[in-house]
Amino acid sequence: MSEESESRPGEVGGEANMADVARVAGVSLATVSRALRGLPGVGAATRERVLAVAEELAYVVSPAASSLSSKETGRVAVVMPRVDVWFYATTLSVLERELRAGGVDVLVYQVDGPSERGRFVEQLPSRRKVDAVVLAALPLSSDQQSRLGLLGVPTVIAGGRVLDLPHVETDDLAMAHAAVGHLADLGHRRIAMVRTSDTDDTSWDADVLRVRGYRDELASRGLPVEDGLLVTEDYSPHAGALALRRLLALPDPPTAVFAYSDELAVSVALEAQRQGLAVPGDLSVMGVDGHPLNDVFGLSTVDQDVATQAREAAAMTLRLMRGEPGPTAVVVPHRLVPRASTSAP
Amino acid sequence: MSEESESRPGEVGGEANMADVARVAGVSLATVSRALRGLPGVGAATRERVLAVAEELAYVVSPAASSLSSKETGRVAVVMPRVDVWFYATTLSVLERELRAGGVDVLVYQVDGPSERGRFVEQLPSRRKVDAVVLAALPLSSDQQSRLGLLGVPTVIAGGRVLDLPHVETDDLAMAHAAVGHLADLGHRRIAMVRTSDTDDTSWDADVLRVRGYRDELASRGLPVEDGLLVTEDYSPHAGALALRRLLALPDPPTAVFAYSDELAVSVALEAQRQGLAVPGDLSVMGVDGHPLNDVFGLSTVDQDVATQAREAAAMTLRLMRGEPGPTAVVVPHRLVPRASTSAP
DNA sequence: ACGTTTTCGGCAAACGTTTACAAGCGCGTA
DNA sequence: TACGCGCTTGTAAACGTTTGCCGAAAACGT
Repeated sequence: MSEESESRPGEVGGEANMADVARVAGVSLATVSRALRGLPGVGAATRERVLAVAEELAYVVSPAASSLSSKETGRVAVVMPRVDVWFYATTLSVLERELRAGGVDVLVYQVDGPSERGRFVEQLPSRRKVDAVVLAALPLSSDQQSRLGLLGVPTVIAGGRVLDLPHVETDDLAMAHAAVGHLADLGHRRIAMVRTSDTDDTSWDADVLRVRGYRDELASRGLPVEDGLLVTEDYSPHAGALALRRLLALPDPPTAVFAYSDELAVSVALEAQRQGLAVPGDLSVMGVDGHPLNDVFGLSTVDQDVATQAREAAAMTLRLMRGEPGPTAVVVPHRLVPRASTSAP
Repeated sequence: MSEESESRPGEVGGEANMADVARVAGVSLATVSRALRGLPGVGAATRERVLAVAEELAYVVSPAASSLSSKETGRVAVVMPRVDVWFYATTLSVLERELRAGGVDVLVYQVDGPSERGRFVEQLPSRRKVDAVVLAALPLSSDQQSRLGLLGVPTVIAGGRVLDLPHVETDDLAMAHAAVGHLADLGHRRIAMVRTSDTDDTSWDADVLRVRGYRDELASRGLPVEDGLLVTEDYSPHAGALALRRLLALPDPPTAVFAYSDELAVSVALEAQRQGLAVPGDLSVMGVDGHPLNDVFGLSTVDQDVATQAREAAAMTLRLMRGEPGPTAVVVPHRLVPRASTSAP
């Protein structure tokens, strides 16, 4: 007949415990825990009652206590250079939706540039805080990669490949082949490539592969592979414009440009128009990525289907967390999407 | 002389706990806890030793245990309709950086549209998981707002105002005045406004205010406020193009367009050029937001300084979490940025 | 009616911290 | 020399779950 038995449950102020629920429902802690999580071993009627009481008391489990006991956090870390760039924003968006649908919360970490990256793998701020980690297009040196093992949780690479970690990627080499092939098929012979410089020590796979694909495709068709036709600018919103001016200054300028990304391609195309060149009449421009604004600009591209990559990565992450079997290496197909920015020279 | 005393510490496999550190350092748990967190009451030599041992054992505290005991999570939730749109991506980017610099991790929740929003406030998935919540430009009905109280943690509104919750905002009314005023100052008399429709039941403040500012400014200058000059399209990448076509079909088309956002403005300007109109020669176009690509496009705008808003919101959040005093209502100033897309008619 | 299997539910021991409180120690002062 | 004070350190009680184990009751077969 303790006088507290009535006072606590009705309270609005203090958060209710599992103990409160147990007391009110007239069962033990263990039963409440099992009932709430839908575990077997609880009678239908009992479960009903427990759920009702929990609802009434507006009870929610303490994640801290729960994960202390169960050793699961219900969280996943998503690590990317930044979130305010189309590619990453899209990846994060899809990852968040899919992972949360899978019942886990998403922790974001922006890790930009070599020094932050160094600090990140050094300190591993997500250590012990998550059940899995998704690394989105993060170039890592091999010793950094091995340090990731310290995280002690499944790690998935989205958009790239690292060691033998589970990963989802596209075939960047093939994408470059497809893009340059498209231009060549249209009849172009002098095809330039425009890229932005790595701010990075680590060479970024996609970059290397797209350049190689560009060269290989030209070579395999017997088209000129000149150093002057491959221009690199520092990363900026005007990079494309600067690059195009350099190309136009060549004695024998190209009739088509393959840009490393759609954003770069748009910048090139805008500058071309500003210089009085018609696109695609005087200059064909081709991007890579699948940026949603391409449709507005009419930019031809090779779509790498970022959303699907992210979706696959999320699924793989959830599987690994749960110890379920499934593929740990997925290649998402790309799609050549010709639009109004490319035509015969 | 237990035989275990040597075995555990050297292990690479199992994670070390605080007890391990204490044992190796030859001190008590309490001392380790205090030493690691830099609390006073620990001798310099002892602290040194504890830190060294912790380092050597690669020890990291268990956040679960820590927060179970301390009732702090070290996490903040950022809630926004989506992360793959410039405004939100930028906000999130800055929030993440600032909050993490403040020592807390960031949990993202995308809550798009009325139904998801309803579910979110109903279930409050972040309940008990975070020390504070940042709501970024999320329209909420008043009963939804009051339910937020159940979170039991400080809640900050970034980019908008809700009840009397702490908030950071811009003066949308003044921004619209500034934009329309700029066009009027240039000599335009027929000034249109283009906006996209709310997918939402709740009327979004910024939207209402920008429209009102547009009307008021015209009225105060004695310029025509015609219904036909305010066009609304469904949200899509082509919304601006569609809107412009409708405006050009008017018997007396406008010479200037004020768009609800920069993205919309670009779409309008591109369509104008496609229709053979020179920008700004035949049509001036003005946006609002401060999109980074404006510089590339040469789009005039009223910059609402999203980064500063987010920075202020982060600072306010950290203050509230720590119970520190400070302003709980901040208005971030905007800036008129004329570029090449506006000129005399 | 009785033994045997199932089902249901309780007890209690972790999980790894934080923190109030108490204890020990060395030192300066009366 | 005894006393009190400040500083450092230890003890132990929470914090709120999960889960292995065990008993009781119910359902079943013969």
